[in-house]
Order: sequence, then structure tokens, then C-alpha cells
Amino acid sequence: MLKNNMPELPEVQTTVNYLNSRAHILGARFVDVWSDWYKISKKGIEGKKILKIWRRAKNVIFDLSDEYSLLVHQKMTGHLLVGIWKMSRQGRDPAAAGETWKPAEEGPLNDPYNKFIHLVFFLDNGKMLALSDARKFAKVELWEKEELLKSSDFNNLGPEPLDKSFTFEKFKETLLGSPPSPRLRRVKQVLMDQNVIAGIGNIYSSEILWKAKIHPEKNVANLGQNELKLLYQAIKKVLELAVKLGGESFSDYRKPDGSKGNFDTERNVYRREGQKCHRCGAKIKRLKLGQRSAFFCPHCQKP
DNA sequence: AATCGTTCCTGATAGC
DNA sequence: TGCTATCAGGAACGAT
Repeated sequence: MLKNNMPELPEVQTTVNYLNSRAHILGARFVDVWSDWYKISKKGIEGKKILKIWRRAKNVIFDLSDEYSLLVHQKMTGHLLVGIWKMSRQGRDPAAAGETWKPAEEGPLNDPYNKFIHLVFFLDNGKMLALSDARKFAKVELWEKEELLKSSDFNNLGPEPLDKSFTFEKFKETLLGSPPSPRLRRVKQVLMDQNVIAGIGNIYSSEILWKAKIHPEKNVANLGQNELKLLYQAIKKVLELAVKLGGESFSDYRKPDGSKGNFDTERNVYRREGQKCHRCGAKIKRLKLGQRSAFFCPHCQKP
């Protein structure tokens, strides 16, 4: 079975944190684009300057000059990498350029030069911003900033769980509130719904529910006050810890320098089917909810 | 209106 | 050993 690990909130935040600090790409301008897949034209982005890099849900947003924004959703296997480039006789194709493609900082896997890079932005300060994406699912779009902010996909996103404004009251209101009504739905699917709470995916929803000792199929309307409190605290704690550790890297995800995140030691249920629960020793089980697999401890998380 | 199924894609794995 | 069929998965979109 393929070991999937799509970037969720902690991984995307880790990427954004890196891009804003150690990558040294703020203030740089785009000079060229190479891709064997994405239809991003040099014409649209050439000369635009990177002003600010931020996250909303699982999206990375580069605010650019001229009131433009570059939207990147890494989906399943996508991850952004930063390197340095030099012109070569072969031009700027990193596959052809070979040794001119090097990571900006030393990463344990030397990952930035890999066969899954399908898009590279060349910046005027000698840096490359690349997208590695084995499955070619990632989304990269150039928007007028205002259009992006008022687009329905973007505007319907639920609150950011790590914001201070995401209080327990706000959480209950979001989870149980009337419109839209996720009232009759199973808690795992509700947690993963980007329009209810933004940024949580398959890995962290399983980890959060394990920590809160709640069964993934439990209907959110049937959660007691104590369970709601535990769930709220688990969301904050699990995501905060994962951001602190630089996310999860058991599969494709890497920080922009190619190095791995360190959340793996904290993984309690995801992809641990048949192994012992770290809390009670029972065997971790897996079930299908919709098209997704949910991992849980049948002893700690009773229906 | 809400929910379910399909689609995109390819590396890794299971089964023969 | 080598081939093929199956699976994983976020989210847009089409169908019911």
C-alpha cells in the first residue's frame, strides 16, 4: 500500500514558515517558469514581486505585486522546495540542467533534485521555487488577489482552528450550528470538511479523535459537553504540536529545504492498523468512511 | 439542498 | 522474476 501523507495544516504551515524566513525569497521577482505539466505562463508572472506568504486552510498563498496572488494547493503528494539555480547550456530545465540544481540548504535527502519536480519558478535573486508532485494533483493558479479572496471556494472555508478567535464557543457553534448543517454527520467526516473547520485532513482527524477518545463514526449531534471539550482541546493540541515538530514526513512531504518533519514519533493511530494502542495496548483498527480510511482504537474510542 | 459517486494521477504493493 | 490489477487520496464536479 502506498504510504500517503498529504500536506495538512501543520505541513502547510511549516512550509509557509520556512518560505517566510530561511528561504530568502521575500522581495524577489519572478524571471522565468519551467514546467512539464502546469499551464503557468511566464507572461503572467514575469516581473511580479513576492510580498507576503501565508496560509489559509491547506493553501499556500503568495501575495504578489500588482495586486496578484499565486495560489498553491499541494493536494496529495505535492510539496514546495527551494533551491538555487545557475544558467547552463541546457537552459533552465532542471531535469536537463542536472548538477546546477542544488538545495538552498543541505537537506538529509538532497530531495530538491528529484524526478517528481514538475514546475519551477526562477527568481531574480538566484533562487528556485519548485513543486515536486508525484501524482500531479496539486493546484497552482495565478489570481487577481481580490478575485481570489471573494471566490466561493475560498470564501466558504471554515475558521482556522489555531486562531485565537477559534474559542470553544466558536467551535461548538461551527460544529453544531444550523446553516450549513453537518448535524447528522459522522465526526471524522465533519472534522475533514474544509467548510466546517479549515486545514484538517485524514491523518490529523484520526489523531485528534484518538486523543479525544471519540469514535470516528460518532454523530456530532450526539457528542456530550465533555466530549466536545475534549475534542476542542485535542484539535488545538495535536495541530499545535505538529506545527512545532514541522509536520509529518513518513511519505512525500518535505520542508522546502528537503528535510523531514518530526511528527512521526507522535503518530498514534494513522497507518498503524493491527499495532498496539499506545494508551491501552488494544489493536488499532481501520474502517472505511466514504472513500477514506479511518484509524482508531476500538477500546479507547467506543461507538 | 444535501449527499453520493466519479474523476484526476502514478508509485507501491499484492497476487499470480 | 515479471507481469498486471488494485489501491491511496483532496476536492471539484456531475448525478441523484
